[in-house]
Amino acid sequence: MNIHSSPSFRPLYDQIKILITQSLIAGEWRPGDAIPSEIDLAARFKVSQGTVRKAIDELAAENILIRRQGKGTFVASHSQERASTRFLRIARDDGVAEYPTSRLLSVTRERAPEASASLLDLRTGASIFCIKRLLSFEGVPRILDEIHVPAASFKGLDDAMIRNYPGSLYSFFESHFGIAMIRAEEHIKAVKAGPIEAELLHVPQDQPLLRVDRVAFTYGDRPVEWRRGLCHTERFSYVTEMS
Amino acid sequence: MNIHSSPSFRPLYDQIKILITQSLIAGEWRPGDAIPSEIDLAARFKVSQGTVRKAIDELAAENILIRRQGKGTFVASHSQERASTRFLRIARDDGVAEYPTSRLLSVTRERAPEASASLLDLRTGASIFCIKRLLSFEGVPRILDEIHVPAASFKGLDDAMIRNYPGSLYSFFESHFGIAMIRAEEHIKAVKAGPIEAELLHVPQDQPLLRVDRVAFTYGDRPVEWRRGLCHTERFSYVTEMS
DNA sequence: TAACATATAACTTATATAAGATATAACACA
DNA sequence: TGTGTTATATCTTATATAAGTTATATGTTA
Repeated sequence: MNIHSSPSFRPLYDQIKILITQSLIAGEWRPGDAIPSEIDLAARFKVSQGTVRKAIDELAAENILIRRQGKGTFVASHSQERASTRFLRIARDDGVAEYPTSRLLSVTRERAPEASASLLDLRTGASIFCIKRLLSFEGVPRILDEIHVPAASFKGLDDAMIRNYPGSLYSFFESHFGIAMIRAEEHIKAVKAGPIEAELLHVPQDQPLLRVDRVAFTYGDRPVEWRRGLCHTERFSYVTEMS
Repeated sequence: MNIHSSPSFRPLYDQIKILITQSLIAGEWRPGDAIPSEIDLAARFKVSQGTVRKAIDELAAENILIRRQGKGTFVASHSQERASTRFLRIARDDGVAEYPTSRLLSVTRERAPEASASLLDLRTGASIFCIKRLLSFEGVPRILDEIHVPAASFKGLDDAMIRNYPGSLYSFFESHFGIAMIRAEEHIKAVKAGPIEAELLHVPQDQPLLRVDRVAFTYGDRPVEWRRGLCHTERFSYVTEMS
């Protein structure tokens, strides 16, 4: 009988992964920061450089860290060029890259409905912020978003803060609330446009729309955002890959 | 100036990856087979075991190989339990796992239309097989598929062969034609059901449907299948994840 | 003896450490 | 401006141990 027989056995590199994740949760290193070098981390955790390397390899594969040869290893941030399209899967059919512009419709404080509350691990009725916005490509409205985040994690969020922020919403969440989105699950359906959506998206009622429901997670797989996007997919598609 | 400065420089493990892929293309190891052990491959390629290991690690991360501790490393196959849902992203909203049944509608030989030909690297008008089928969950039709594959790569394919085959279509392609699908790209839109789809899917005309266009690739990133699926997403969703 | 259980050996991948060479980037300094 | 230094990640090899799988040998028992 040795420690490896124990049911709670985890390889060293996995324990290092957890320790690094805990430092990310604690905010010791924030998005965009460089983390210590592999050798420094090895000394700190009392393991070999190779073991730290394997832990970082996996975190880099999950897009939580980013390695740059010669420079160091950095905490992934949504305030980076490459990140702009990381969670935006709607793209032009002709392949031309284009980033949408956002028109903020409303920011309200509400009681969480059952649907989003359960997915965010909140009690139904817990306080949330509800953000509504309209994304346009080439000035043409394409996506109507409704976004729910727990008020407790986003204290002080308001309309003006978002309106004045130049970058993406996730970049905003990072810089103002220290919450980095690292993973998301989406459920997609085809639905008919109702009267409100039809008007905002400039489409006839009953127009088929993509309904994209998302739950996004931060470090430690903690769900912190629910959103529903309604997308008019004329000349645009939701693009994904599998292997 | 050394070889590492050369523009064509590739790390050793990457070259090993290519060599392994070439053996897969050549059919030296077929889906389901065990490949030689890391030590044997290291001897064969005249590199260290660690380098072979890194190459296999990456191929395993791409779901091309599968490692099984104590047993060996195997070529991924669609004729495996775990593979059944690998390329099927439509799932019940309540999360209950369920595999659809298939009704084959037709298998015809046709001239490739421009759309699928260009995506499959064929001339427009090249000979293809066109497979139409209807997938049902709990006996309820949900997905209408139209599938194009190059006739040159699927010689002798016909109606009866598919009908008599017990497993999935990709499993069938593997066992009868030695073509393994390892990756796919999908473009998704919301569209209205036309008269034909409406009847087959038991929905009213103009019902919103998910239209999922796929190109699937085999070893060496060679495109070998185009398909269009029309999905009725009542109580079902297209599920995906991102990070 | 035949059937079954157990121990052992030989194989596999998985984990961990160490060491040296190379590529890339930033910076100091001539 | 350019050149060398330094610090970083990257690549490659080597070695050792751990752990999972399978076949075979060796018992033990009916």
